[in-house]
Parts: sequence; C-alpha cells; structure tokens
Amino acid sequence: MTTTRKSTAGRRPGDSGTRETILDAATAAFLGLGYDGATMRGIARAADVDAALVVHFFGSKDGLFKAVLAAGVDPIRRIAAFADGPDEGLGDRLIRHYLDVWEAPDTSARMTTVLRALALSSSAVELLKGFIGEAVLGPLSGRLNADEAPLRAGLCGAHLAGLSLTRYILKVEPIASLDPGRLAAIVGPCLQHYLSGELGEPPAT
Amino acid sequence: MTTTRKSTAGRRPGDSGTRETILDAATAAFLGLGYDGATMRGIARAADVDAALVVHFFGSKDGLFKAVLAAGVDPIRRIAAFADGPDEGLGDRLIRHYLDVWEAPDTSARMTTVLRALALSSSAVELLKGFIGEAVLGPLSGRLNADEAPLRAGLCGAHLAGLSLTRYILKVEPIASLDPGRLAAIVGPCLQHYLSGELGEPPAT
DNA sequence: CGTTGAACTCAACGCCTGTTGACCTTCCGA
DNA sequence: TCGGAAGGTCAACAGGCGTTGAGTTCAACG
Repeated sequence: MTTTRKSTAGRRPGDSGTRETILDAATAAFLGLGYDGATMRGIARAADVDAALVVHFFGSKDGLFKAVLAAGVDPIRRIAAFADGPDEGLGDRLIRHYLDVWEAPDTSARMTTVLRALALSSSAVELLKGFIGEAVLGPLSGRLNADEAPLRAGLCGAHLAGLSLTRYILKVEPIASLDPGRLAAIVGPCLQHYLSGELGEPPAT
Repeated sequence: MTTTRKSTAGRRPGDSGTRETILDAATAAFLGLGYDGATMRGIARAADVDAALVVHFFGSKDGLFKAVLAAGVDPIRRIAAFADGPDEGLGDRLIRHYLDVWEAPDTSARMTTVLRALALSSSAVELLKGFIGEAVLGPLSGRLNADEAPLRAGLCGAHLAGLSLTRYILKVEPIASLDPGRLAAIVGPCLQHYLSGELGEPPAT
C-alpha cells in the first residue's frame, strides 16, 4: 500500500445530477444564510460532496452565486415578454407578467434568496445591480420611445421592487393577501403613467 | 529591559471620546459592508484603536452591532408629521417628508443599517414591520377617510420602500442621483392617486 | 483496446476572523 | 498619598474560510 487511495474518489457510475444537487443546496444556503453566511464547505456537505468539487463546477464562490442568481433570476427574463404588444397596455402587461413570475412557488423562493443575500454583503449588491440593469431595465428602457426612458424604467423598477419586498418578503397586510388580479388592476395604471405619462404632472383621477 | 513595553499602551490623558469614535466607525462599517463584511479589526483601525479595545467596550461583535442599532432609534417617526394639512396635498407631503428623512446623512446611514440587519434574524423583520406599521402605515390609514384605507396605505408604503431600496441601498441610476425635488414631484401624484384616487381605474394622464 | 477527458476526493496552503489574557498607564476618589 | 478602576496596547490562540494541485476512477469515443 504505497499510494493507494481510499477508493472513495473517482467518477461515480451512472448519470449523477450532482451539479444540480449542488445548485439546489447552494440556493437553500444563500437563502437561509445570505452570501457571506453560506460557506463552500457547508454547501458541499449539504450536497454530500467535497468542497473542491464545487470549485471544479463553478470556479469560485462568486461563480456559484452567479449561477444561483442566473437560475433563480432566469424567470425574470420571462417578464421581458411584456414588451410584445401595443404601447397602451404596457403598464398592465408589465405588472401581470411580474406577478406571474413571483406567484410561482419555487421561483419566488429563488428570488427571495437573491434579495436576502443583498442585506448581508455588498458584493451581492453589485451582482444584483448588474443583473437588474441587464435583464430588466435595459430592455425596458430600450423599448420605450418616450424621452427619459431610463428614468421611467427606473421608476417602474422601484415600484415593483417595493411591491416584492412588501408582499413576498415582509408580507405586510393587506398587500400580501391581495388578489393578484386586483393588485395588477390597481398598480398597472400607475406603471403606465410612469412609462408614458407626463412626469411631474398629476395623474388626475 | 526585562519586560518593558513600548509605552504606547495605557490610558490616554484627558477625556477621550473613544467610545463614540468606535461607535461611529462601526456604524459606517456596518453600513458600507454589512454585518459580516465589517470586521472588528477594520472598525478598530478606522477608530485608530486596537481591536481588543472594541471588545473591552462592547463585549463582542454582536454587542457592538446592537449598540449601533440602539444608538440610531427613531427618525422614522418624524415622517408622521406629513399628516398635518389638507387632504389634497397629502401625497406630495408624504413623499417630501419621506425623502427629507432619508436625505439626512446620518439618518440614512442608520436606517440602511437596520435594513441590512434584516437578513440576520427574522426578529429583525418583525422589528421593521412593526416600525413601518406604527410610524407610517398606522397614522396614514387612520387619517384617510376613503374606503380601504389600509390597502391605500400599504400601496404607498410599498412604493416608498421600493424607492428606498433603489435609491439609497442599491443606488440604481438614474433614480439614485435624481434631484429630490424632481423625484417628489414625480412620485407625489402617484401616491396621491393611491391615497384618494379610484383604485383600479386608470390615472388618465 | 487505448486514450482522453470529465467527475470526484484528499490534504494542504495561506489568510483572516473574533476573542483572550497579560500587561501597562493614567485618572479619580478616599 | 495611595489604590482601584478605567482606558489602552500587544501577541497569540484556535478555528474557519476559499482555493489549489495532485491523484483516482469512471464513461465515452475512435
């Protein structure tokens, strides 16, 4: 027995979905503990795997977080579908697509992960900012033909972010329990106003 | 020279406000880096002091964080003053009071610290919910004579929370750099619509 | 059948963390 | 005048962190 290993190493037989297992464990860890709180070793342990394998798959902790972000935030891209259609119903379609995404159970868990991670680490803030800018605000402001498109997109983003925080994370009533359709009907017109209305002028009920 | 120290140790002459210096440094650190990101050594360095002294004063990192939170207390309550005055300008006064509080440098630092604490414990979430409910939503919904007052207040709260997240914490442009007066002029009418408008009807630019 | 590369483990690296205990120096009250 | 107590430094601890590199095992392809 000169250099014989313990034989636990090496590739496993069959098609192991280890990568996905790790990703799930990482999602749960980031959700429960935040970016800094979650550790590579802990995630590896939860996935019943060596920490080095996590590095092997995702390169680094940052890479892993980005992968979680990409997987969790990927549904955000679905929101972009709201852009198809005439200008007039834009605000309404935006809020409906947005709510659709958040109401899906696993999706909302993933997105909550992202938001939670924000509170603990500043590096996560940079990551999320980049993603929001690229995946949501960019396409949105690109589609708008009104002036000050980035501002309009930012206002919508701020309103939607606040809605998520209130409804899905803090669960403040009565917003949290409100019927999605009703909420969309209420918020849609305001988004529309931000998108195409006269900024700084009263919406005039 | 058996055990002679470098003579840098020992009590400093005069009345040194070292404790407060440390508290300030800690506030800044927690704000900029989050709980885990901020380090005892870093805080000590910023206060030009040894890390052990921080422990000496506050017991532990947890104790220091709690001290920072306790020092901040309740600038939120100042927002409640918006309620004085006629109904018509309510939305406008709400956003202006809200921005006033957040624009004050030390206040915003402290509030952001609290927000960051959210991820630490679910009790922090309860704390914030209580704060929001008591200081903003309560007075607001109590004052409104329209129907569905809690819902209206909740909508305003959601919008404002999103604004804080976007402007002060994530610092997403162009919202972050927007002139406060302009921002108030833009958002005020929408708040007003939530407060007294026809919910679910278009604001009709 | 041989080779290549992907999957996987193991041991170790260097770094940074919060905390401790010993020690020193000044202030203040008895 | 003298003795705590309070303010302050220093060196070191033990442990956790992300990451690395070498090594092993398996699957797939020519």
